[in-house]
Amino acid sequence: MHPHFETYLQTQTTLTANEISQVSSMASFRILKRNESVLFAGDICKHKTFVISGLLRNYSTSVDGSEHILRFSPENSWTLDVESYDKQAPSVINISAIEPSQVLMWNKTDFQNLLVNVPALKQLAEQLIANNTHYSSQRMLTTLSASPEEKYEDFTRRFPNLLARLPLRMIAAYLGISLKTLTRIRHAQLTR
Amino acid sequence: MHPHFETYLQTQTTLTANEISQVSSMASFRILKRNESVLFAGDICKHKTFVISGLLRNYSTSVDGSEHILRFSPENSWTLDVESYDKQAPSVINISAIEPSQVLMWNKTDFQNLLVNVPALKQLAEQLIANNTHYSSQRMLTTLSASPEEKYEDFTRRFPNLLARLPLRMIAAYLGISLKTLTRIRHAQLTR
DNA sequence: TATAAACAAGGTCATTTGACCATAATTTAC
DNA sequence: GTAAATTATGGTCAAATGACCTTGTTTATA
Repeated sequence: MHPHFETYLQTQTTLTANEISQVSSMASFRILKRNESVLFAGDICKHKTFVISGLLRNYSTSVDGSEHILRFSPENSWTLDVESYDKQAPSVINISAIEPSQVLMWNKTDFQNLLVNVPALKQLAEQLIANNTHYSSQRMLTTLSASPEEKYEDFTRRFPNLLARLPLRMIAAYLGISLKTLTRIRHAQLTR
Repeated sequence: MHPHFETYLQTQTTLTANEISQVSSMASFRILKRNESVLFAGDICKHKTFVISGLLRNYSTSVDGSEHILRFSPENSWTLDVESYDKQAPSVINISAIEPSQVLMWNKTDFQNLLVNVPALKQLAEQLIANNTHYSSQRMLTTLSASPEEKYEDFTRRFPNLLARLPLRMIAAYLGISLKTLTRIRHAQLTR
């Protein structure tokens, strides 16, 4: 049904072939153009999304128009606004495609049923939550303690595969520094 | 056995009296002096900790001696270094008492058994994880997008009960601003 | 209660950072 | 393939922030 996703489950989980097609069959497939959104601020996050290919971002826009990025979601990752999804309350963030992307989406009730019926899927979900928790505190610590240059170097080490796919302004919006500062850092690194 | 904690479970969960004493009986009680630690950076986090009374902080110290705070844990909250606990790997943070405190601690294997045997405890744990996840992204967004003054105001709104219990330098270390900036903000607010 | 330690606040100064603007290069979209 | 949009970079400047130091106050502890 969705061969890429089924391979993902095969390699990342212990789901049986039957369970895999059960999970896969509940998904709806969607193609996203560049800048197309799967969630708008103010709306309720009704789906979990798996990225087959492409690249998405979770971000919020301030009143002054500046953008701040909470997460990038490349191929083989999941995304949603977890607070809006959990509480079924309006979201404060947007989720949009940076590159043309292909995604699978499950609505909440379907996915909850799958979690109950497929214990190994629940295990995967818990593992993903744990990874996210671990990374969140690391990121918070870096954000609090590192200089802009250290933040950028940490980013390049952690996401080497994203570097060339992101405009610098989005890296800056993720690190919480200005584009000016980021270009200054890169300039300094060149002449070193 | 630990009446304060048992009341906490009674009011926050659906655990039966029998389950409550089961959970409670596996805890070890500990009294902490001010500045006493339950976890040192470099050590492995072997316990989950519930704070009966007092106030703890999770923090990391940089090479230059500066301190950055990841979380405060007042009475009726839980704390640990979740990454170190999950992976049983050396921690990068310290957990210490800001005030004289009383805590309960469970070691990992005991707590895992409780989670399996007491489904409502697992529910509580998942709820706490969800709360933590939600707050983490809100905090990250504030950290990325807010001015120092907005960060401080957000803190006062969110943790009014902690304000008077914390030295300003710790609030600054939590917000990622300097003590100087924080005192400037407070001074400006006075004369307004 | 006395002594030491921790803390808040203020002064000064250097510097990093961001805002604003212009330009050039690259990428996107039709 | 061409026009339009987005993007990266650099210049200039002002302002916010932090580093360092001192002082007075509060808090802990023995």
